[in-house]
Amino acid sequence: MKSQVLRKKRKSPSQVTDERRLQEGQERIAAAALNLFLQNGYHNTSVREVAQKAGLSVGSVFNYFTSKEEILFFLLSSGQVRTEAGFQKQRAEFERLKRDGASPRDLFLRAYERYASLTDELRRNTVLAYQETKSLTLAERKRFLEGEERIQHFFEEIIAYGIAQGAFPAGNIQLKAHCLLVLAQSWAVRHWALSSFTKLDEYLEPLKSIALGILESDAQQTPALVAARDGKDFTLSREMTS
Amino acid sequence: MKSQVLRKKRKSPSQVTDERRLQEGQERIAAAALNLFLQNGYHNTSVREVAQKAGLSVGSVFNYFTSKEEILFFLLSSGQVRTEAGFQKQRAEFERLKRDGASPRDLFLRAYERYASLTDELRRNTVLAYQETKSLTLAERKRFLEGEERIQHFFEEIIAYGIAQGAFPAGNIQLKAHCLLVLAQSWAVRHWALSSFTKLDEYLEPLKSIALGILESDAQQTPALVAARDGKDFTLSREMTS
DNA sequence: GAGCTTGGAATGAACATTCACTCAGTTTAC
DNA sequence: GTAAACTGAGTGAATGTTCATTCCAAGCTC
Repeated sequence: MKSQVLRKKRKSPSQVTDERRLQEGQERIAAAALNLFLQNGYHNTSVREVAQKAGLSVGSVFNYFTSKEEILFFLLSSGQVRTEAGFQKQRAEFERLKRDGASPRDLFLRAYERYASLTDELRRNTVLAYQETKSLTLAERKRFLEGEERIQHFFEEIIAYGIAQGAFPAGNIQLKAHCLLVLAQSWAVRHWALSSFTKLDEYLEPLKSIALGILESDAQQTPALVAARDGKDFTLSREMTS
Repeated sequence: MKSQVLRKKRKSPSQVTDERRLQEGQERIAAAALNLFLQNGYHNTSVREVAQKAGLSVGSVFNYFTSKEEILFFLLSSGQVRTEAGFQKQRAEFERLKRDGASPRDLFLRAYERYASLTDELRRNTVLAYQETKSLTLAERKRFLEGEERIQHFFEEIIAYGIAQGAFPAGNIQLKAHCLLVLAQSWAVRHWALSSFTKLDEYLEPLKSIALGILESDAQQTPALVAARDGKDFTLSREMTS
């Protein structure tokens, strides 16, 4: 049983001070760690192995990270940071295209493509995320899932816009956004079952028509559900700790 | 680096011999372990805790299982065994209904409902499976994924039958089966994002119409594509630099 | 340029802890 | 009485983390 408590407080006097060197070292160590974590899992990988793979000694690793867990968090959140950065741009484009009167269908496809190619780039991080969130601190985990939610909200917005424009039939928005995300992520998470697709594009093409099918399906809004959507923070954290 | 080696044969002289007692004990321990594994993860759960939760001493646990890992394997494969057992019945029913001339649509819906309710029952095992397969031996892992494949094949068969009957348009069968499974599993794996659905049925109803949409989509043709890429394109510039 | 100084970075043996697993002895059930 | 089942302190191996020491390149003095 772990002491899910206090973070960092780098106490060691011999830290790496040069900012540039620090970043490079972290990247190098993290890259080595990602390979090993994916191959053997976080807990079956020792810091010694990481150090060796990165071409460093054990001690040096702790000059760049204060703990093993910090390496994991670095990997997970750097993936997310990049996804969200991509989405910042995406959101801007979304608003612009909307003003230019692009069809909701095109708006959606554009965003979905972008999202899929992001998860493809970060495929390895995504898989790690699915497997190892349990190894994070509660606070870190929460922060992580909130990022995921933000992305889902973005798609819910797009769908809602399409419905308002009369381009898609009304339906359960939350459900549809969920399905869309899951299908995109499955390219990373269940990649072994998609062996016949060698490149993302091969998968993405047919996936897009499936996605459009989902948007156009009449998956009814179940009336009882709408109310339950507020108080999100509460339900989220409760679910996460169970 | 862990010893990904072969299982050891039960050497301890004091095993539980009575078959019935053995099974009951295993179930009891496994149930306790499942809770703990889900709450804290496999590696953060000690055998002591499992023993305590099951109301036994550490030593006794090792009378029922030869190793901690065996408990994990028991949990994962018992989930799968039950799924496959359910499918044996399902297959029989499938053949029978086919002979009786049921429509492919109904055949599919029946199987899909069955599968979804199985994953619901075994939701916890499924989640564990996603998170902890890495902790299994290579051989065990392989065996596990093969089971998953068999299930996917079953759905591929159903789809193929529907296409042969002219009920569904031709399309990428493997892809569609994959999507259907992923969406059903997401009820378990990404349950936190479906907070507004309290019971499987609420989720299953709209999911079924989405599923039918997938079957009826023409997932081979690429939908007419969209907006020109602007110069700021994120993925583009990345491609150019790498 | 040769020697000396300095301090950031690298090192890996040592430490402390955790944990899966064992086994000699005890309890339980018949 | 005895065999099956249970017990839990003990064991050894593995692991995350530390820190006293070493290394080395750049500066400084003469």
